Amino acid sequence: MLTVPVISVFKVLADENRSKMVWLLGEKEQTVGELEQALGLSQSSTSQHLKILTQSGLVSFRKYGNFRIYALKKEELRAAMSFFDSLWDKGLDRLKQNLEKNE
Amino acid sequence: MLTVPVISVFKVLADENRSKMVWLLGEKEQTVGELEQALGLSQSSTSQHLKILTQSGLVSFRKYGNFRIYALKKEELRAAMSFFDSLWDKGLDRLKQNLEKNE
DNA sequence: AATCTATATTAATTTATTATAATATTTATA
DNA sequence: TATAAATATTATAATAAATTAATATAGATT
Repeated sequence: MLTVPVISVFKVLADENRSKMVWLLGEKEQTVGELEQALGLSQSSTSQHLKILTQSGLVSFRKYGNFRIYALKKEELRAAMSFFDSLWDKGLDRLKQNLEKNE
Repeated sequence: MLTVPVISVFKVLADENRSKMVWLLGEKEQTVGELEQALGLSQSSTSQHLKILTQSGLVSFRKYGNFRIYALKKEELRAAMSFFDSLWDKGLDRLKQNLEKNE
């Protein structure tokens, strides 16, 4: 079951560093240090952003030694991104047309 | 062609009043006064939010007398919402093929 | 145990965003 | 043309969010 409070996800993603983190984590899971490097942020700031991302339910982490390896929870992100879908999903026919259009 | 700077759309939608406006406009186009009523905002605040939405490319308006009728640009919103799709679309080609085959 | 490494937390400062109040603009109408 | 209605704009005050700097913790290494 999905439990992300969807509206607030936009607030979480509103920060460019956080949306970049999500993007990077979409490629592969990463440690705090790796994200810090990739984004050119301070350790503290990186950590604070990761806390917000974790609390929002969009990412998770596991421990490995004294590292933390963060990962994107894709299904949660996907649920958030489909929040407005009812506005254009009048049915599967439409989906099919769209797939064709986006060729 | 779509021209929304996608990342910043999350910032636009981060404000709850604006995401509600988008939602309401998804149902049907509305005047400033109607949105003002529906959201219980002041005239000024409503107008300022609509300016941000318009500048982001997510909504448009047309004039009708001294009214302005705002409308959601669904395709733009949709493009923004599909920003992360590549993260889970590995099977999309396959889905598309199936839809075509089952015609 | 002492120390080092990776990360977290807290407090203070800076910066950005939102709401409010006042005024301006545009169009309609008497 | 004077006034009213709908909306926009601008300045300012209030609030929230991000960054920085300092300190703390947890696990690893000596």
